[in-house]
Amino acid sequence: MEREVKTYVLKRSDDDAVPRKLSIDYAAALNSQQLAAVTAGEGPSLVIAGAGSGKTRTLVYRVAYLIDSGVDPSNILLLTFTRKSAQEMVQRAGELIGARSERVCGGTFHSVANLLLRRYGRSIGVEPGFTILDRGDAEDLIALVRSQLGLNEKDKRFPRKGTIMEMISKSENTLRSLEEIILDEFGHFADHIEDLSRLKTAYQSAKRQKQLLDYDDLLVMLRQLLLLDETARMTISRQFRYILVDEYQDTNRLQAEVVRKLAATHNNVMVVGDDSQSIYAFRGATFKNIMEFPQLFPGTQIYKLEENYRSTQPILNLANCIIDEAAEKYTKRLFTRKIDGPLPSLVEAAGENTQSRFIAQKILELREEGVPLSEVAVLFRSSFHSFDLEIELSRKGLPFIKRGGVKFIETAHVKDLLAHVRVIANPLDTVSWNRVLMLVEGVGPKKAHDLLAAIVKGGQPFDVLRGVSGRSGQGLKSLANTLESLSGAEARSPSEQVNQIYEYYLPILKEQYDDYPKRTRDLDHLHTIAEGYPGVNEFLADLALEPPDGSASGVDAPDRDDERLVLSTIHSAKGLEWQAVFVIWIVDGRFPSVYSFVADEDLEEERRLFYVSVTRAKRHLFLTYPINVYDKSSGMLLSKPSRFLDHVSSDLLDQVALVEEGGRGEWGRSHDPYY
DNA sequence: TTTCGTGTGATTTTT
DNA sequence: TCACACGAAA
Repeated sequence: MEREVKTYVLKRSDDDAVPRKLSIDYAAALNSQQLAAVTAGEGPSLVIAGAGSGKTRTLVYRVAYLIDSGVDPSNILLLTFTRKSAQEMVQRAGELIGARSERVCGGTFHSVANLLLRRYGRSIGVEPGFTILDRGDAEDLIALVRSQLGLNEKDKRFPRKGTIMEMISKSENTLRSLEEIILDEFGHFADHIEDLSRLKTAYQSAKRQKQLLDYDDLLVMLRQLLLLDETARMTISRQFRYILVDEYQDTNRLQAEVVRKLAATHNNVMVVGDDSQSIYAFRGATFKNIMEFPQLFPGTQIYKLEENYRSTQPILNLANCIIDEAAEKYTKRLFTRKIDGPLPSLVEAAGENTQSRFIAQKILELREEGVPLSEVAVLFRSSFHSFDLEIELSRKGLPFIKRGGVKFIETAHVKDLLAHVRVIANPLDTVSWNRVLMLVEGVGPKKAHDLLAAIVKGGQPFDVLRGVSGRSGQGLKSLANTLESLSGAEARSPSEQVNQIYEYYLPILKEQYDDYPKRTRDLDHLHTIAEGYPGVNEFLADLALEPPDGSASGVDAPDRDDERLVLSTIHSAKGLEWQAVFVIWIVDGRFPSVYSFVADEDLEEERRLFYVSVTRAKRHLFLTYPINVYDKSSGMLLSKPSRFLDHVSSDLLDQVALVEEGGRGEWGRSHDPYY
């Protein structure tokens, strides 16, 4: 009889100079294209990864491979589009390689910039306690500055705060001058170029003074830091010796610049992306980044991933056909080994509600066939496109969560409450001060402005507030007391702060909104979130950088999390996949939207967006379009399917017409507002 | 100076 | 339909 051989494990020593045996069989887990990318050597590399080609898998294995071959995890920087996807990748790498992976630094450009600036920003005048302005706050500050400059005379048509913000943001993100942007894209405001430049300068210096950074500043300042502070630059680039960038097609010039600076000393940078899925041009992103990467980093190795593991061949045929029409791209052709599957359906509905009813019914049917709700998604161009469907789904008792659209964090009452927290954290934050003061009965723009001036000058905010007599005196005293009880002792936890402010704020909330019960629930939710944070600064920064999605509506059934279908804008669906996908409102004028008809490049972007939506589906794909819908904004009667389907041959799609049971007509449903 | 009401005008996608 | 900006009354 053979004796059983016992094994004894020899531990690895860390200073092992000889290349050690890798612990994972990479060749078995990956296809040859993926393997090549994963095991790429040092130096710049570009991975062109088609939809569903295992891009995430490749990145995860790349991280594991680097660690496996002796790289210290804390030397790896993983830049992704959302923080969630960074965490997911790190976690999956951990399953391969062990908990070591947790020391990988991962996150969005903005969140990494946030961390680095808080640590090293002092040298360029960024104090570690700075406050991050979200889009709304930034616009409020613009409005404030605008009125200070007296730029709101009524005779001239001056752009609104949102438009101004858009202009400035675009100029920052594309590294172009404001004048250029205005002449190029906002031609009708060309008369105001001088005023707008003044406004921009004033806005910038207001932020600087008050230690406020908007989203763009996070990147701008990081670039600044890398440019001006040699010591910080060396420290940072010594720390991040391997840089991985996901979704590179959606980076803008500014981000590309930051990557180049970060990698300047070692060139160990791998970017991954798909030019056909570039859908963030409105935010300054340009797929040219990915096209020009090899020029920016000479010696770039290019890898292409073309085998699709997600979808069936019929779905890919349609996808390929749509993107074939695109003007400019890296040529690649997706293929799959999943040959068989149902043809995608193109469904014509007599009106919006018919479309909704079709979807609800079909979802129930799919569930009968064994497709769980969690494997179903409904995608759309703009978030309001799902309103009618949401009602229909609730009526049928189908639970869903909605992604994209108005964020819970952006609702007025949540911003109100947070403004108080922020004032305590950064007493110079005049945007939040303004918000807080204006809530007090009897305080308007003038008094708020005066008080602010006194606070900035005089130092002791609470004394200033208590010194006021008259109509607003009582309210301001109460505000001062609340804030004072929370400041000073910095140990107050975020949840405690939220709690106290809630008590102070509740009467104001009731006064202001009739629907306050709904809103108090949001505030309860905020409190729950706050409980997860030990420190106020992390709490505030996280909230600004990675807002929890979904407003409180539609979150009615929190019990079985995986038993809900997803409603999502296409943008928010990036990188995700489902067994069954519905893309609704495939009507010319909605998708592509009328706004994109003017410029070719806008239309191209819509096409890529359509491509992204179609390639989310693993097996079942339904494209639906209502007809005879009157569009108020354009005055058009929408009745033709999207022009992106014009060149799709009819044998790639199942065309379906909906028939009412018993012959009841759609016109009978008079509650349909579009009808 | 604040607040409230009316009119206008524009209207996506998000860190 | 909604938000924003402006004008009039308290």
